[in-house]
Amino acid sequence: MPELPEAETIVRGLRSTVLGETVLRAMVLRPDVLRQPGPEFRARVRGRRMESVRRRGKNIVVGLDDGRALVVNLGMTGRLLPFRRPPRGRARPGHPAVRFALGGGGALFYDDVRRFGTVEALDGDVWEARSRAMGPEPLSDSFGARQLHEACLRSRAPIRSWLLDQKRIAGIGNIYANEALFLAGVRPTRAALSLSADEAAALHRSLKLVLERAIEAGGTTLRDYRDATGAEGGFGRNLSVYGRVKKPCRVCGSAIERTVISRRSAFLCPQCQPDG
DNA sequence: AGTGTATCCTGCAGGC
DNA sequence: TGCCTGCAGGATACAC
Repeated sequence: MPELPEAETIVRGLRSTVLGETVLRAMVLRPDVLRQPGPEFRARVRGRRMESVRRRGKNIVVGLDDGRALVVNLGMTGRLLPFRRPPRGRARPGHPAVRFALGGGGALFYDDVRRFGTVEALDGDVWEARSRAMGPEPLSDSFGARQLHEACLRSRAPIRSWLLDQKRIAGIGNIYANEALFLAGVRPTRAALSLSADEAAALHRSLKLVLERAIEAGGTTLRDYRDATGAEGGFGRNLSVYGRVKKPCRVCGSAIERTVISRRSAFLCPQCQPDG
């Protein structure tokens, strides 16, 4: 998806558009994006005011006025698109899955080409329990370098796979895992427990840096991602390795290589990210 | 217990 | 042009 910086950008956009609005009703066009019966979902959001918009990892969490939460995970191609007036013609989303009619006459669409994303209306305690099962927020002060190193020591998994596990750190996806590993000079195939304390500290710094810079740029658009205003993210031009196979490393000029870890692409500079 | 694999779904790019 | 293969910001139910 949309990883942490993209979710954060969308949350900020939703705060200035739909925050405080009331959901008149929800129309479920593609029930497979829900994880509960359609009638239950519709009943839980009907008439509710949206009191807060937050992010947890890659999840967008809209707090409702009865203590429940509307939780959206964008999967690979999900979008949350607010409109002041019901869109007509070309402005209409291409793959609408859920449409929320809003009190002010506007609408909020959940649009998703591949429908790997999910939309749920959860009791507050259910959401809290799920949130507690996720790892720390990488941009919070509670995420420390020493803690990262100690957690790594408990796993033989390749560090790239380790970073994608939401139970370990919340919000890291394939783009920023690869980018942070490049900045830290750590090869993505390295076993997590092989990282030295210095390497873990470098990775800790790199994760924060790349996520902060990506948020500043409004996220990364490869193809599908758009923010709440429909705009693309600007971080793509800052990518060091992701999607840059055979292109020169921006640091040393070596050709960037692509390999596969757990059926997903990993990108690396053979010079800047040495083996072992 | 912890890891890797296969699967969900659609669209697009590249090769022939 | 058209067909075919592979690939894509993710998560999860399985099998070892």
